[in-house]
Amino acid sequence: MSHWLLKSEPDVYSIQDLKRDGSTEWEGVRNYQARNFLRDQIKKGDLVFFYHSNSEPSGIAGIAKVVKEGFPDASAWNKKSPHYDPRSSQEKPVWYAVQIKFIKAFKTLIDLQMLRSAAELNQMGLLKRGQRLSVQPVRESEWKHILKMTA
DNA sequence: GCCAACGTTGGC
DNA sequence: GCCAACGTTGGC
Repeated sequence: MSHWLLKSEPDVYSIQDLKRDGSTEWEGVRNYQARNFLRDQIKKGDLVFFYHSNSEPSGIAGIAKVVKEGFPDASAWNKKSPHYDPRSSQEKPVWYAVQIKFIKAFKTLIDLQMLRSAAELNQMGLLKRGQRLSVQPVRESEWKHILKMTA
């Protein structure tokens, strides 16, 4: 099993929204590197950190589980969607999504400052300057360390 | 709201 | 294929 980190702006969709909905399609990713993770590497049963970006503060807000792996992102061929992309079609999809379900919301968010202060996490893409990928792999050791920080 | 970093677009 | 211009991300 692999671990991942998914970024969302809580103003748009937060961990509380996921708790309310139970599960959701993680769609709208329009970056090829992130697309490749969604399409090729994220598997059913994988666990993901749900990260709140562009937030006060930003940080890891909870955990979700992948319940359906890589499938074509239908929002790409929905003209009314803000993520509409005419290059993608049902016959030749360009973008992919996964479905995730709510597992837990942390009592207190693990904010960026806390993450940065942990030497064990300094290899995380999330903490690297200029790293903007909205879907990132998380190493096993990092996953465990972050879980300890929630205790 | 600012702006650095990065990805994409399009003229040449 | 280069690269300037532009748009987006996301911390601060």
